[in-house]
Amino acid sequence: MYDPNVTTDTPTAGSATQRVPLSKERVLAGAVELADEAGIGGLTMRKLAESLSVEAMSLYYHVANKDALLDGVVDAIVGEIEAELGGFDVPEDADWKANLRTRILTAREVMVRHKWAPGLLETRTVMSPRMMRYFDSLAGILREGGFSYDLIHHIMHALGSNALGFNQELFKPDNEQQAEEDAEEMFELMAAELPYMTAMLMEVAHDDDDSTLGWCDDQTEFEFGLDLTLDGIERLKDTA
Amino acid sequence: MYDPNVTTDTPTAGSATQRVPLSKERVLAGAVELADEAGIGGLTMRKLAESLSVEAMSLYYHVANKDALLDGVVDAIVGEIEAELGGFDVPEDADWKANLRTRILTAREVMVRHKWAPGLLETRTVMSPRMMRYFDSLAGILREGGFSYDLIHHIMHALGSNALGFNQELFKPDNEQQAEEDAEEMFELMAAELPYMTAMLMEVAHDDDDSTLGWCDDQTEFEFGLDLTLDGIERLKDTA
DNA sequence: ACCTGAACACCGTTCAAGT
DNA sequence: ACCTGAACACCGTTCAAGT
Repeated sequence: MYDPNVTTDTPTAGSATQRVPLSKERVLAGAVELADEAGIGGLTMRKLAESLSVEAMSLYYHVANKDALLDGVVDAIVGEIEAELGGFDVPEDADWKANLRTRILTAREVMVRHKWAPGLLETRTVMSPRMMRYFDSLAGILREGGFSYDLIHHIMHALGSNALGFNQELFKPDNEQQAEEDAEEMFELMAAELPYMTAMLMEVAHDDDDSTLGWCDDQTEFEFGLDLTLDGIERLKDTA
Repeated sequence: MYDPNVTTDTPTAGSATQRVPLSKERVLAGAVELADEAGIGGLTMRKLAESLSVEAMSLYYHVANKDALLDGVVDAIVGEIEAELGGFDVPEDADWKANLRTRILTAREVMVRHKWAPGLLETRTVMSPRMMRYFDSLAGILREGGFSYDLIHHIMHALGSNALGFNQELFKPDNEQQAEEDAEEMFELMAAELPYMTAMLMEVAHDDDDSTLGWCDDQTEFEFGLDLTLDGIERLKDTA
């Protein structure tokens, strides 16, 4: 197993293993990696320390506390978006709709890579400078597209989490197994209590072979909602 | 202090205090009350037990574990929405837009009463029967309004958390004090790094006396976004 | 049927101490 | 400058036991 604390390329001395000192960057990168593997619930100070081959308390030299760690993790995620976009510069052309759309779908790619990220983002209360720059670039795209700042302000609120490439998928089981069971429970209740949902399920689910679930393609649904909002925004502009 | 475990109205016997036994309902009601007072982070099994004048382990007789408790709390919240609406029956008239709007704004009233509820809802992965009936009623309103089930399905996804009366207010500090400090930090970065946000702030915030914050009226912004979506839905129908 | 006490494994974090 | 060890307060939860 690769241990990042041990450098094998000690140039002169014999076999003396040498420590690569921790850094805030290495701590945050380790936290992202651990969350990818173990979920956000598996990201604890103690386990993170272990994954970095260090004692738990060493982390506190690089990070004030767990809250600061999580803020840093969010910032790292935004950093991935920035890298993917090649920076947050506002494009020259005035096609705000296409620019906004690709920017948001790029953010979504990062969210899909780190499925725990949306849930974490929702818990944060402060915005990092890098995240501010991301939102500034969204505002810039709209501004260069000819919107008033008053409208831009409302639009940013209306976009909500869509701005970062996810929407509130209420009650999405991460466990396919359990989802199946829940669906069967649901069917029992259905006929009498849930007439509309039953009818909807029967009509919509037919062309998907793997049973009742998997009938919602996340990406398709996200883009549907996003385009609905973008079209609404376009209309707003025409009106105003 | 009022202790719900002690009945003062013992009809016959002298002063023998008598226990009102716990019940799932009392546990859930206590949990909602505790969350209202102490936030969702303050809702622990041990503190909940204490607030009910009972030992922590007693709760496990009425509730399988904390996860089940939280599911029950969510169900109780949906119960408040149902009570507020006088049931989930789908209205007779076909004004889907007005019906959907008032239904969602009613749900929002409950969310505003329990500010921790949106955050909790986001963490749940299973839907209670009562919540299914809520969503069934939304589907019903749209169906009676003449939408195809295929469209209804997409619309429900697009509504996302709006369906329950909240949207993903990213990075909303609950602490006004800290918010003020953050805003000042932001200002320092602004001029150079955040040109569009700076401009937006200067233009939009002028008519609000209490400085830079408080310039976002949650209710107004929510209704703006909701109406944007509802208008988009209306257009979808006309097109299809 | 309903509640309790002691105990376990696991958290985040402080503080004084090591190199 | 960077890391550690022991200790504290707080979790959720099990299990056997009480009434």
